[in-house]
Amino acid sequence: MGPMGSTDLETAASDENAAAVAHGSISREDPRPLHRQVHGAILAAIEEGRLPRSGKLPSERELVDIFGVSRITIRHAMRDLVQQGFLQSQPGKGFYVVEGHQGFELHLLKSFTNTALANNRRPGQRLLDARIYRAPLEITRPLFLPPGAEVFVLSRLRLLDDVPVVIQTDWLSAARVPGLIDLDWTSDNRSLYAELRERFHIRPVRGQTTLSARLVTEREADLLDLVPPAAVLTVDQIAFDGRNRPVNMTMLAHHPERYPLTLAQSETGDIEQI
Amino acid sequence: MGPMGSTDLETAASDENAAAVAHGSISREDPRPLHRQVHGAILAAIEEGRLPRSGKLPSERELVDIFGVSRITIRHAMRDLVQQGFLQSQPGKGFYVVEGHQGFELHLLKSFTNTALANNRRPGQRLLDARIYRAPLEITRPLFLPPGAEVFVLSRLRLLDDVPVVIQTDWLSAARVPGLIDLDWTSDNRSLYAELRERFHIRPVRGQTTLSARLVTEREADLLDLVPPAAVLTVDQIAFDGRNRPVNMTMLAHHPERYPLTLAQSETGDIEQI
DNA sequence: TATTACCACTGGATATATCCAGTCATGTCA
DNA sequence: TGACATGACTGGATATATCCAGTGGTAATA
Repeated sequence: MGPMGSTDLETAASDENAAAVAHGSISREDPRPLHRQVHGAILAAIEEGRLPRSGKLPSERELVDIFGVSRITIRHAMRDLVQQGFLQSQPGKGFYVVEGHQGFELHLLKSFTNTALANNRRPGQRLLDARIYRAPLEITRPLFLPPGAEVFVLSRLRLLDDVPVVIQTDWLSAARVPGLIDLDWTSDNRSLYAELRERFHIRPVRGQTTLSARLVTEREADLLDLVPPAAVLTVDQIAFDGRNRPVNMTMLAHHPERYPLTLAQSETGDIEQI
Repeated sequence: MGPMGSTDLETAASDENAAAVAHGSISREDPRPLHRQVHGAILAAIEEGRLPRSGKLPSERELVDIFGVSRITIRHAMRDLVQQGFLQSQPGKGFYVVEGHQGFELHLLKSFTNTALANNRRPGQRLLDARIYRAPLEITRPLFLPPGAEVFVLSRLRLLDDVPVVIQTDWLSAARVPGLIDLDWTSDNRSLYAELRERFHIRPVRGQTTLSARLVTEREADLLDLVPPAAVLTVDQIAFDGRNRPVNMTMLAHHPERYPLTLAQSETGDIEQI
């Protein structure tokens, strides 16, 4: 309906956006929480371009009618979308689609494979190393493993549309993931996180990440088409499962131009004095 | 009181934690939202060590009694704390304090000054450049300014406990922040964001950030005590205010060892198929 | 003694209900 | 004509209420 003073044009646009959002509606049979379904529906509308750039979303109360859920559920979904940088809220006015939300999101805790597909890019990989060995303290300690414990190391060159973009090395407790080393890691769509989930029911839910930079090694430069001296963006992460046990340690070396990281931020109310 | 089977010891510990959290309670007179006050109270208890490492928090329903607010308000605060990496939730069990939540958080949208103080470090700065000039397109376009618009550029070497850690360069529309150039930017605790807020009532609420790496220039190497060839972590950000107008563009060059970025992550439910 | 059934408790999800402070078009009044 | 009051609408905050699926201790049972 829009505010009392709406012109016909504005009302029409509003209805159009409402239809765009409602597109793939939600279902009570779907095991996912309602707020996730709403989140997905709105995100799909944005990413498939059904909502115009800088478009205004239907109001929360309209969305309640469109989706047939309570306002709390709508707000939960909207809060996530704002937090992820897809939407922006303007109190008293409405929610607006944020433009220029592009680039490679920090894909930690998500698999490279997933992130690539979400960006409509074709993920690929080349196996560099896959073996089990007795790891040094720098590796075993962060994983809460006893000194000398056997560790499965998996090193891969990651490609996007056949272009090398990042070198990824993972360490996992060998005892916890038996048989993982026997898989065909040369396969283009073999995802470590998918295997962990499906074979071992291990799901990382939390991560501690450190971002920095360093010079490339000669081997890395060769793999990433860089000419030394050159810099790489490094991302080191330890992931934990729901029971707070370390799952894996990941070290990434990013090609600075081909695979920078982008990040959307929105304040949570923390910006205080001083 | 804790679960029916609690031992005396556990009950005592639980009561202790409850007392620790309740410490600086909340007030209806405080203009801040209740969930922010709860958030702050729990965060203070964690950071001041009143909650033991890996300590278990009182349950949501206990916190309802402790703070005298509804469960929704408690959950709102808890969700933020989980999202920020301070807490971890274990359904069926409770909330636990996350260990090893340290390092320099991504301080985008927050001032360097703030972040430093929050880490109990002494922030400092050395003015490198402060002038108004007609900026090239690479600067004016992201700020939605017409070509040839006058831009205020502020370049500073940032110090932590007198050690140079990052070079920060900011660009702002000169017309929007008249007089900003006349301030004494050599002062150690002069904060750009504080001045924006207090003098012009401008508050960035959203940011689009790109992280990458590159080689240091000679001048930067000199300022950061690096020896070329060396790499720096770069952080480029455009900040927007509540009305979606660009506020400033910031470019940071981080010393890779002295000022890496750390980031806590927790899944929001996005980790899906494939 | 080992196993199992029970049950209190936990976080998670959701509905319904107010109240508030902004925003903005409209229409009235000086 | 221009300033102003009105009122519909917005997101934000909060309270109270259920229901659910895990978790883990206790007590009954084999």
